[in-house]
Amino acid sequence: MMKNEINFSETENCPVRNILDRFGDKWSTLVILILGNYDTLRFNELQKMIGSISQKMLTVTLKKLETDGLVTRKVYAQVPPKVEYSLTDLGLSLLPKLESLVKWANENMHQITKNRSFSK
Amino acid sequence: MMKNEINFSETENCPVRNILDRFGDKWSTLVILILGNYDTLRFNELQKMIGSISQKMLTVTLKKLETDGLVTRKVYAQVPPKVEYSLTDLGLSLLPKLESLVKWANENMHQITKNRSFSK
DNA sequence: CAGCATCCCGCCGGATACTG
DNA sequence: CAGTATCCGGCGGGATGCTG
Repeated sequence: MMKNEINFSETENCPVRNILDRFGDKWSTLVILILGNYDTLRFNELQKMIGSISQKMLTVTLKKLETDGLVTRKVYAQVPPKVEYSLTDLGLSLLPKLESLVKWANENMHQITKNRSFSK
Repeated sequence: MMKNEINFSETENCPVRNILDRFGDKWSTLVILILGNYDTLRFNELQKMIGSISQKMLTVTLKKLETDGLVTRKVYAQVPPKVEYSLTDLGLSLLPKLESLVKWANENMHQITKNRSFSK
């Protein structure tokens, strides 16, 4: 009955659960996707690009991504401050997987929207 | 500077944002992954497999996935009731993308955990 | 410019009890 | 067995105001 050997059991030490918990938040994946498309962006540029994100959440999101080693933060010692963000190699290795999801989303969003409207 | 033409602007009608919002919840992706590995499962089997999910959240999650047309629900008219869930073609088309993420998670979870511990 | 601090609301999701 | 119904706490995340 089982096709592949994937273990979904208890949360700790389960990479699947751990990753899903990590990127289950509202902004992480979006930030990675954008940084993947623009190589390097300043804090303000990122914020303008996303449009609807608050300063707080962008800060929090970037900090988490930096902690996980997916994003690098480069601070220029100048006034006014300038901080540049970009993906690390680890972040870059995740990018194609997320872009694959984006591709699927673009191709199938219409169908999903239709399904939703039918079930009303 | 921009590498690909991906539009991340305002939420409505943006497939990326829409999909991320949709699967940003705690359980959806996990249910799809499991159904993808077991073809067909009953409600109870799914719940035991996930382990930590409540009846409520499994119900809610399955209902959303059914509404979006990613999962089918087959009810057997018998007592006690028997309900079987499986992926639709649409759900199956999403599966490889998610499994690609799982593969990445398995390969890189260790590194991420290490990064996290270093930044304490 | 790039944040940090604080307040506070909404809602996700857990616990529990009840049905066909 | 496969759900509903309800109650409720936690926290994700928005709004606002303040700094180096």
